[in-house]
Amino acid sequence: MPETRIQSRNRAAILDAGLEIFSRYGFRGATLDQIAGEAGLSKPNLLYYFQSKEAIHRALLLQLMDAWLEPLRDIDPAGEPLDEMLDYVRRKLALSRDYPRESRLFANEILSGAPHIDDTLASTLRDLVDGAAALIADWVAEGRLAQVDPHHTIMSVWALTQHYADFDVQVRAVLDTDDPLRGAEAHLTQLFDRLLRPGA
Amino acid sequence: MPETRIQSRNRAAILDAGLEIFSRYGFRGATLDQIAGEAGLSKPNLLYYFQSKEAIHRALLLQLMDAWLEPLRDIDPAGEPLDEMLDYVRRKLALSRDYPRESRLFANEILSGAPHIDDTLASTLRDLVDGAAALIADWVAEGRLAQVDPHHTIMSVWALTQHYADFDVQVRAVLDTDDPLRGAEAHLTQLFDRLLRPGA
DNA sequence: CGTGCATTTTACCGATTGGTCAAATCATTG
DNA sequence: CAATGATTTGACCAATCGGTAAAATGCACG
Repeated sequence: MPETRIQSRNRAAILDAGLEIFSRYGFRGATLDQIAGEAGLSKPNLLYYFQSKEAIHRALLLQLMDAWLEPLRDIDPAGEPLDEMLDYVRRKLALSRDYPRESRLFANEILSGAPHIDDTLASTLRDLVDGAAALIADWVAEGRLAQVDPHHTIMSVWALTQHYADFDVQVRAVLDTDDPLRGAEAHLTQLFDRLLRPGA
Repeated sequence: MPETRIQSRNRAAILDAGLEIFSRYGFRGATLDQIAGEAGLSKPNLLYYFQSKEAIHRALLLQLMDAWLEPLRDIDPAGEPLDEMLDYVRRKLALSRDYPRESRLFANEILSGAPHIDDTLASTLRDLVDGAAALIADWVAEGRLAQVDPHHTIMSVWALTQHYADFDVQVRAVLDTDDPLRGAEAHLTQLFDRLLRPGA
């Protein structure tokens, strides 16, 4: 039996509401009543579509991880190293701009010790990072990127791009601008260009 | 009436326990029972020393903000610009290394929209940042630092140093090392050196 | 129409939440 | 020692937590 219109609509509404609430208060801080209210449904109706609070959270985390790692997968080994890296930074920043709630959901999960991320997910993450790090190491060895630690470089991209989404409130308070992401792209491009551009 | 030995001991134990729990679960996710258990006191005994759950949280946030901004205050306008900036990065990273719970507490507060940080605190923060940014701008104008956006540069220091504390689990999973902070200092020094060192 | 299934609601459950209160205990000082 | 204030505890509260059961409703289709 395929999913009916009403099913997909409500499931989507619940996931969207869950994203809103979980990303703001974390798993433990979020309540089903809040999520139900945000979704415009009653609490028992929520639990008609998802077996438990954790099931909603798990579904969100799963669909997140895939999208989150996509920019890393899109680095082209055959491309021009510096361009590939700068494009990677821009793609990751775009993700932070377009999906700040997903970013905060992930941040909350990590902050609380990643209790809902199992070993499979963790090793997938590590394999992907190790692959990209190996690629960067090759580029460095060929002299097509400046000398850097590949793993720390990837971590830096994550730290900086994610910061603009996760610390939105802080960024706005300190920068006093309506669109902090605009200046961010120029700044981050400059930063990683100077870090990675091979010496003359 | 001065604070007795037993008072200061229990107050300290409560604040330490609160830091542990709040930093892991956020304000809403933390419970007084958890904090009481961690502090080795009964829940009513907690509330003998602090009026409410929020009072504990507020006390923690207050003592945190001061320590957190100290490295920024310690930048010496009379010093050598690049050295001052790199020292600032190292001081901030040391804070992340030595006080990861404070860092996570702050991150949790910002993630949930900073509901407990009032206007006074926010403007203090902004004034300090604006002051440091003005100093950096001067140094850039004098040609003693490379062309950068001062505000975004400060934000980058925060993002990178804080990341190593807040995302400890992720950092360890990806880097596979016991002491991720060791490599971090070398990497961040290199990164900010290349970003800020004035061109030849 | 009416039958059957999907959907929603009302009422409720035991456990836990932040917090209170008065009684009990402890420690200090005269 | 006695007394006095500081500290701690157990019992308890209303509200809220995640979740359940069953009845009520909506809806598609013969």
